[in-house]
Amino acid sequence: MTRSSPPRPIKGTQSLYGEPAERFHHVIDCFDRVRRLYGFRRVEVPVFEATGVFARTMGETTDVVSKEMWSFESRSEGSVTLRPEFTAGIARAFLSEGWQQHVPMKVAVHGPAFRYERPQKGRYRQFHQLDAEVIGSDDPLVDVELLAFGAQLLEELGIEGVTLRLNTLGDAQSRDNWRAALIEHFSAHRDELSEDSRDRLERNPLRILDSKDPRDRPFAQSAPTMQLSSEAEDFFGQVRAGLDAAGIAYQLDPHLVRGLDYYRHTAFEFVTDRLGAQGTVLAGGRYDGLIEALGGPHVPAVGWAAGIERLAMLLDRDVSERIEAAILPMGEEARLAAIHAATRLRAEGISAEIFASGKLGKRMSRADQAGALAAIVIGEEEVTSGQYQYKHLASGEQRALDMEAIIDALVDEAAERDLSSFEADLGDHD
RNA sequence: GCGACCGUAGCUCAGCUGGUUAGAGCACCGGUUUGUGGUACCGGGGGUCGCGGGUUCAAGUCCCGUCGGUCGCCCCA
Repeated sequence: MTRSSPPRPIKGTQSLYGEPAERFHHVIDCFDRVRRLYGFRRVEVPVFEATGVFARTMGETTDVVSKEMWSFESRSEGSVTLRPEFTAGIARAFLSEGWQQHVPMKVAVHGPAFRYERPQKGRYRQFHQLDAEVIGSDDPLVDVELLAFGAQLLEELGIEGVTLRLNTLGDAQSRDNWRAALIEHFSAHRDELSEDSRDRLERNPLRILDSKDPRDRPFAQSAPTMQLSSEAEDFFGQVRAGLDAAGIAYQLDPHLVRGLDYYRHTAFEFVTDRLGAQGTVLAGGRYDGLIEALGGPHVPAVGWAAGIERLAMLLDRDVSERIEAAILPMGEEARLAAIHAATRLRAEGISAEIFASGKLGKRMSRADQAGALAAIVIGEEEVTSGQYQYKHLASGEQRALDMEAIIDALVDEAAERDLSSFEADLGDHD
């Protein structure tokens, strides 16, 4: 029989173990903690939807629909698409599940999302997002709260060197006028633009503003700026005043744009220079026109999303998990005593792992690698006496103690270690 | 979809202008120390040099193809 070659992972997917997996979940844990501070409720939506849910919200940008979505034919449902983001699915649920009754609705989710594109740094085909949305409010205070949520998340993760870029896209009227003015401006210099930008002039003229091509820069610099209506001006003013009141620093960036028509007012991105070409770490904005684009009523909304992998890459703090107690049973007699001891420790909230095989020295070093505070050695003598060898690994000190004393010692040790790592975290925030 | 670079041990990589038994560090296992870790010393297992073809007396090294990876462009909802 010929041996078949082992299966390969699908391009752009990843499997994590150990420290990388712990960083990944640290991001999620932190998100979930901060979410509660802001009163965002949990929500769950399907991993896939009818293709139309995503295609309709994409408007005319056919490149994305044809090239970037991960779609396939279902036996009974026609074309379905793995979610490329959360917003469209949440909006669909808002309409089909009767969630209008909960307005204004503050929700948060996290989970996998899929885009069929070429993987590169911080960009995968299956990736994972944190997502926060507020549906059904046109109050600029909500924009401020949402931004504050994002800012505090990054702060608590201890990610440094991130700046918030902020812009307004105005209301529908000022946006349309601006778009027309930009087309006029760039058309006048059509032949001097890069090939890509000539193409963008047809499909997505706003994108020329943040073109990387040096040939486009002079024209981007001299492009007309948006003339805001007084209402739009007022809205943006309230967002900025709110950010100041919340103590959140930002940089105005008039070139920060969104191609799709349903975006209004606030647009923002938290960016870092530490991730190469994929520097956006958390981004969002107000999408007052999206629910209408899905065939619903006019419902204003604002939200953001952040890539978990990117955030995990930026963590410089050590977040590896450490066990508290390592139990080392020597010989047949001790195995049941070890199970009993582990049960008691865990019932007290102390993490415990049994290392039952190998030489004692080997087990000691495994206990050490697992980050154990103490090793508990149980052999024949210990089983009969009920006095176990309790070895504090950092100091090397060893004593014979009964289970009660061991529990007391470990509770104290664990509390002390938790406190010192908490203080280390605080230190990172300076 | 386009471009550049890279594929050698489980991991990170060295291997100069082709030359005979393909190396190092880390990890793993064993010993110095039959029930005591982090350090040190000694030893050990492990490699179709991604795959296929070509050039050559000789290919890990050069050429072509192919598969895979990385980074960038496009796109970024």
